[in-house]
Amino acid sequence: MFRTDLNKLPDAAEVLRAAGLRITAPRRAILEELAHDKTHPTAVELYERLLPNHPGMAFATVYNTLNALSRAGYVSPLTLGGATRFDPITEPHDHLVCRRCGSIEDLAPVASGEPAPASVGGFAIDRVERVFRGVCASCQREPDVDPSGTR
Amino acid sequence: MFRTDLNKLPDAAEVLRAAGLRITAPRRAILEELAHDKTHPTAVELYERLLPNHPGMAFATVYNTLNALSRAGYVSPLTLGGATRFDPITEPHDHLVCRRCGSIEDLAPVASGEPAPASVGGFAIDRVERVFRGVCASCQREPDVDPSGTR
DNA sequence: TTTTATGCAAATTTTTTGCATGTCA
DNA sequence: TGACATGCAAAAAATTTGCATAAAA
Repeated sequence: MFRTDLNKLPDAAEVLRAAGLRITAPRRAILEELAHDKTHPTAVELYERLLPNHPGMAFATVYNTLNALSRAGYVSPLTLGGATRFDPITEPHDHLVCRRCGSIEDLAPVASGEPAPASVGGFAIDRVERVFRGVCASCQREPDVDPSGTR
Repeated sequence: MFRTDLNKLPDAAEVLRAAGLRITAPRRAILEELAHDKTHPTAVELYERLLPNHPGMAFATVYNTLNALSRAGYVSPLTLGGATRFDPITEPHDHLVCRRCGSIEDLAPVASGEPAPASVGGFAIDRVERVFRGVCASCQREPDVDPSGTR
């Protein structure tokens, strides 16, 4: 899902084909919207963004498409608390989550010292997800709020 | 939340006191049930386990108590997909999640080579969560199912 | 023309809140 | 007492499914 040139966006049709899914207008729209979105939107958020330009599109279609793409490995679901978010980048990378504002940033394929173990006591590991939680630069500048730690 | 001797279970009352919460019978029961549970139960699961011995207990109480304890840092919420699960262990440790059966195993404070970065581009990191996904030993013995990758 | 997807609606599941009453400190 | 928690109920949010029609292969 990377791109080096605006004229060479990953072709939605190709992704769908590779995923073994039929190429339809709604799916292309969903995939393209997600590819341009850096905020790791939820299914509902994506749906709301698409609706204005795609009257009649059903939420179930967005939902089903995201799930199908996730299962096929062409989109990564992020479960960080709250509704499931979707990441168009499938290459392994970590995430920074701000506990104040909830913003999510991609963290470049961390120059991780240790390679993830491939197996632990018979458990075959094929994927590692890391979530770094803390406070983003922007929120650190804000005056302290709600010391109760709520949220 | 560790214990080296069964006679020295972490005292629920002490935990509640430390968390700044009032000590009540329902909360003690919730905390004790969770402390003994190795399955990382959801709020609903915990509630169902408690109900038989605590008639009249309200789900909202379980739910609110778990959230209060989470905010205070005496219980760790796990968002691995599906409903939020709760882990009585607050010491940092990783999790192994089987994509076949959904089982969750604690992974001893991994002898992680690199220490988690404390800061990345102004983002102050204070917590790292790692999820290792794969197939558990037990499921590897099962005949292959659903090659579509669903789930 | 056979299979799969869409739109629409409804059902589930999960999370959250309001409020009167009861309890802890 | 006064603040906080419980139980009960209902609401809100998020996820999932059924089905008739429409479109893709």
